[in-house]
Amino acid sequence: MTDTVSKARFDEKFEPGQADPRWQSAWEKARTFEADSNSDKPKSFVLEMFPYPSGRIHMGHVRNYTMGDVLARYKKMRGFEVLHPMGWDAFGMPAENAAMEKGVHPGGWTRQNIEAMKAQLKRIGFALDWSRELATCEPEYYGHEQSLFIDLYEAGLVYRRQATVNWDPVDMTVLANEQVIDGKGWRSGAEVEKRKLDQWFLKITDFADELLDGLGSLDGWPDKVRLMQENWIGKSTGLEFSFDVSNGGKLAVYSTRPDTIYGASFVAVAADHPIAQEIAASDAEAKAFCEDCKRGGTTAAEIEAGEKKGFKTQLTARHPFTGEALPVFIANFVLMDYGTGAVMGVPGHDQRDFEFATNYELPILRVVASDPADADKPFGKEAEAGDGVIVNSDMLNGMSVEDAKAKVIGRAEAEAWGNGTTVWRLRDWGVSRQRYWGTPIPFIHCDACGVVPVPKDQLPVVLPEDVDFKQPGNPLLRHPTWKHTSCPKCGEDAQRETDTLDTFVDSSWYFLRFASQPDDRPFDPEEVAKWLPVEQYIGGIEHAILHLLYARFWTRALKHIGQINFAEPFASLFTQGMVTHETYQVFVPDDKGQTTLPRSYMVSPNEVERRDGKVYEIDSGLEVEVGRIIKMSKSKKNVVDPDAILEDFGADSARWFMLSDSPPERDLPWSVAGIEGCHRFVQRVWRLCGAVDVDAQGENKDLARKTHQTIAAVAQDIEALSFNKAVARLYELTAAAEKAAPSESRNHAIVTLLQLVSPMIPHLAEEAWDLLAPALGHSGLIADAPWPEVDEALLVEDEVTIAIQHMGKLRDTITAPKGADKDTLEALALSSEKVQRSIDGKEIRKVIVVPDRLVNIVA
RNA sequence: GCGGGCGUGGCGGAAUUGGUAGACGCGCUGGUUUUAGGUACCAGUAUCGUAAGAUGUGGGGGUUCGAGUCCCUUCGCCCGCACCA
Repeated sequence: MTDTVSKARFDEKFEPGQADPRWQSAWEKARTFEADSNSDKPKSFVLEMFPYPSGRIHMGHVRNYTMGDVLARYKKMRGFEVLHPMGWDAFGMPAENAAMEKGVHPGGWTRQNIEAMKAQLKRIGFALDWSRELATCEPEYYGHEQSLFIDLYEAGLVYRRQATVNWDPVDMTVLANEQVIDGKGWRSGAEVEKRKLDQWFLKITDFADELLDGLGSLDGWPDKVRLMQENWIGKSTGLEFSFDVSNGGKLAVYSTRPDTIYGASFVAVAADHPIAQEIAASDAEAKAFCEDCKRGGTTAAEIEAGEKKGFKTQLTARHPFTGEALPVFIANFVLMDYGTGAVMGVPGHDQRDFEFATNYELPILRVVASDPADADKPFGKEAEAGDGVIVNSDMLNGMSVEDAKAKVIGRAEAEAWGNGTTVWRLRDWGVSRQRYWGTPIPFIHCDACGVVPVPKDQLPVVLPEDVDFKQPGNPLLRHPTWKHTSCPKCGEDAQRETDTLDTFVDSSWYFLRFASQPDDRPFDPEEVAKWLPVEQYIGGIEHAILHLLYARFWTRALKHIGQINFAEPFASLFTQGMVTHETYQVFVPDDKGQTTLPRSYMVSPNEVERRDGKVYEIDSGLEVEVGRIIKMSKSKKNVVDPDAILEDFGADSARWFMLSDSPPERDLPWSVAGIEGCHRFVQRVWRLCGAVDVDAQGENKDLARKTHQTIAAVAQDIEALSFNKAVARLYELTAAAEKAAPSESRNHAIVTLLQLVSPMIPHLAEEAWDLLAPALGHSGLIADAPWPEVDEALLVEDEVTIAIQHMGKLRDTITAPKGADKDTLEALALSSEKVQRSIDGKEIRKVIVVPDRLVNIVA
């Protein structure tokens, strides 16, 4: 190192407190990470799920955004024009809760949180294009959402209907199912009522088939997520048909096993089925049973482990083939909102029906057997739902299950008493929320004209600011003026819709708005086409179904109405693991010095210290029991605040920790020792940079080879998102460079290392790159530097280590030239003394040679 | 109950198509530098054994010249859905 000033700087410690803000503002000033839609470079859109502005960044965010950041920076180095934006999923309940609890305005609370969290993200040095920042709570965003909603309405994909909701009579609001605990509102504790309200729906079921089929094209998605969506969509095919009922009416049922129709021995309807309701109206016992079923819906059923119970009605249903009169039951295990709300009971071949038939002593008939000879084989303790051959079924006898299904459906259709049908588990998406802090649904109710969309030139429909949260209920509904307006069609007095949209709507198209942000429309299709689909989407597994399914639906819906030309928004999806931490529990000794279980409390990581392999609470000096490593949560007191870590160790150490050790899809246990180790590594790279010596001469082939192998391997690892492996390789190169004597190869190894670590620890990389510039002759930011070139010739070793086995057991290793032929390797192997000792004169029957790998002697 | 995933040192985890198990990190042990602590550096660290060697990827079995990897079986843990006809 000729530049003594720089040399001296590397002798001192790397100071993130100074370096981090310096480079963060250098990137900002140079607009290093602003994406140019008009660039000629190939495009890459790297996106992490945008956060809800709860107030503080947590470690999960840090991990999520660090992964995306490394990929974004890497892609930039590889010559891509990268779009890596950040925004805020800013509508939602917590803001209204804060308003009620603290008397603040949801908007003020949210915007303050955004500012605080933005500052935190900036301190971590993420390569984000802040010029495209958006918050879903701003009219500049939700106004365009209103416009898209109207487009979908006009395309027939939005409709209103009455739907049953969970109504909290105290808070005067609708509750999500998750907010109903033991039949009571989670906040008010009041008994929740079922109410029928007019609600807005999106026709996601129109796309059920497409959304299911589309999963097959999503190669870049985890199988787990695809499977979860498949189950959620829940396609099944079968026969829907009607029984003639003894009261002269018809009763429609749905079955996926029409092949077993000859095995039907009863018919069962749900407790809220019209037939059940009708009977309940005149029969007190039936009424009591139905109400019991409803109450038992959630908790009681679980307690009773799903015991199948029924109420036998006076009705019978006529079997379409045999003419037999089957008893009709009201049963607790039949659901009204699936299929037709009624089933034919085939006890032999359906486990629920089997249990029910056992309870009520109904016939259990065999109509499927593994072999025709087993036609009269009795059943064991459970139903046989598997495949086989049809028996005891008249015209179906001897057929396979598949053929019999087709035959029965064919006959039902020919004789016009039933139809082959597809039934979906997926329901239309209810998007109405009776809340303030969300996107106003842009419609107007007119007595004369009905429901009328707000004309687009009157968008956005802006939320009123002057609202109060002192009373329960929807502030929009009781606002003195906001809802009063005139009808766009007839001009008469009319009322605004006071429901707001589910916040999942906000997150169903934000990636389009990131790509293109015109003022006058939601996005520019041509600009969107340049960036979309998102090349890599990263987020938590908790969004596997809802967010990811809704975003897929919304994208398909926009394609359907011709606004975009692609169907799937996210080409690749990665679901990262959680950040976890040990838990600490202190057991308080009683007067006699005994510890008793109930007297215990949790303590946080910064309240404990380690001494002699044990853990103690600092304040009390009591020994702490180290509990399970679980997700960081306030209630378990095992949260580590990113700000404190940034303060103590700087952004680079924290980033390095997030990438080290655990594979990104698994949980990452946070530990003090771990972050300290990362900090040591950062300092180690810093010191190593001081070893650059421009006067050094000569080549170190081994180190050069290691350098080029590392370039190739780290690139591969980053592209596979295997950051933990990339980190391991960088440690290896660091160690190799440290050990090597000064040479040109070593200088190259060091500067290459700096480039390779720059996506991960960018502040140190910039600082060192800058200091080395005069000596090495480069210029500019390392963030703008290209990924190092690989010399393919150096990837190949010229000597390899060959394992020598005898009967598959390792006996010796030898060094041989790369590509040595089989005879040479065999001869080398047999010349090994250890191998000869192992063979001990036995006859050699066979020698297996795997070139460049091993020799196995069979003797 | 159904569906999916995972079991490798004290810990997190590596390991192309089956081909040297334990890379890399943490921790730990011993040593060097330092007035001390910390830092840094060197050596060691799967198990048993003084060694030669043997054993070893949750357990059992199989295929193979060769199995962490493939097959069967069994145990344990985690996640998702939950009476979906």
